[in-house]
Amino acid sequence: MPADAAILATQQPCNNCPIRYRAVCAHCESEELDELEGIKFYRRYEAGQTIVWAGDRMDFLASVVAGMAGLTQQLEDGRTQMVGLLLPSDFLGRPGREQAAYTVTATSDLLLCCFRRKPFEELLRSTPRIAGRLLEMTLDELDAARDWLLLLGRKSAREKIASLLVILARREAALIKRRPQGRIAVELPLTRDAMADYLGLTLETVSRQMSALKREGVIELDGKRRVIVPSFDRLVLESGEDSDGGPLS
Amino acid sequence: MPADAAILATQQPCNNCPIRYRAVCAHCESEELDELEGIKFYRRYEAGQTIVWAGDRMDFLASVVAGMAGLTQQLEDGRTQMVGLLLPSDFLGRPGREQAAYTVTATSDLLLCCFRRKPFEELLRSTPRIAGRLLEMTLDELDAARDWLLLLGRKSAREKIASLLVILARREAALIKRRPQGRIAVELPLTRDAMADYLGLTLETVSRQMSALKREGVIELDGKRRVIVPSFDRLVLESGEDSDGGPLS
DNA sequence: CGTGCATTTGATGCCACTCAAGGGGAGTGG
DNA sequence: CCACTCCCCTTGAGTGGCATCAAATGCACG
Repeated sequence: MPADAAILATQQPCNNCPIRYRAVCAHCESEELDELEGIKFYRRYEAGQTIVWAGDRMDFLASVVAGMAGLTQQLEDGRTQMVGLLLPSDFLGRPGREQAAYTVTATSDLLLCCFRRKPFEELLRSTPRIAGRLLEMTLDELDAARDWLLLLGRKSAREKIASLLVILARREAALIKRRPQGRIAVELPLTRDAMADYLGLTLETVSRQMSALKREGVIELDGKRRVIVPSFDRLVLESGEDSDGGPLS
Repeated sequence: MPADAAILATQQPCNNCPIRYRAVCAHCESEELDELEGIKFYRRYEAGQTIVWAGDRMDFLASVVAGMAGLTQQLEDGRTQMVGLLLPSDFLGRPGREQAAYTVTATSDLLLCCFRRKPFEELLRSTPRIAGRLLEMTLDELDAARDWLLLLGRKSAREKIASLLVILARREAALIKRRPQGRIAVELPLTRDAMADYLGLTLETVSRQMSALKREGVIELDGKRRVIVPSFDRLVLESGEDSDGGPLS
């Protein structure tokens, strides 16, 4: 664990937490929440910081409260693939396994709500509502990973970029229970390099395709890390998907 | 559901089931097993048959007892990506969701141990040992999907083929709690086309790379669907991985 | 105003795709 | 027993999309 990760005291009450109804605690009643409250603490990371290295012991589990992190895998010759995006409400860590399987890096400034491992695992055993929610979230993550398989295996560079923007827009909108539509802005809390790692491309190709999409009016750039999408439908079209994104869940 | 899927009566006892200690029922005590036994029935599919189409209602959940199936996703223009391999002991279907998210096809002759949805979901609520095992298996699947992301995003065609063979060899060996080593044989219950769908390649590329690996002595072919691997270590080397495959779990 | 980093843009090459033709084995029917 | 067919697989030639190598640009910060 990096020494410079700021550890904050437990002080934010769960009640007005921005991820209260989407995170692992979503289904909890107030007394279960009290138990969680007792074992939680906050940690803050800066963009670029590594939270754990693959293979390291990890003595806490956590929910992402704000910001973004990436799970990364590597081949020994250095080729890198991001294998998971952690956005607000996503869960970090695996109960029952102390060794981290992936390197986790903050791609933007990040706030985690952490739970000490042992007490959390105990809660998991005693609280079906938490265990059930975790299963639900894990199944959703599996679905997301499978969509990503389709992207990596079969989509063109252009479609990959468009798909990433669609996903980020949908996740951002989901937090406020809306569906993206019309003209929208999308935060891009990633460097071009991180985008490339996520999309299975090189950073040059990412840059070129971003330029192409901009040239053709599919997107507009507001700085490097903010994208304006004049027509969300057009973007979805470019992503190669037919579906409308399914239920709001 | 295809009309020609053979439905067999419940007759096989769970006790000497080949997947008794790896499937969703792995942790069950005998009385829990009795409950499962009461809601289970067997179904047999032939190679090539589709078990469910994406979007169809699915009124059962199941464990793969023998054979192999694939989860498949498609873009509207027909590009196809397999997003999951179901091998013996793997679980099929998602509790709490009746609509299948993916098309499921038997890639070889297949035997499923099916559970009616409603009673199974009830058991899941009342039996932490089953729910816990399902969470564990889902997390494992997520790990497998993430390894697959690395493969699709960053590996060469040659490495992809080698990786697939490594995975099949490991899964085959895991059923008998061994670790593949030295000279081994690997069953390949897939057409070249299905391999291509899984690896994000074309069938021509699969065929060419198989030929290349054969030419160079990494593999020998015994018919089209059986591969002899003279040196498993060599194969792992070709797959681009460094690791030894982790614990036997 | 210089330094450093992220990003963009350009030139070239290669790996895997596409299109096309041919081979081999299993099953069927004469 | 052989001819025919179908399906799966192999092999070949040519192309194109993305990677690689290289250099320039923009922007933040001291």
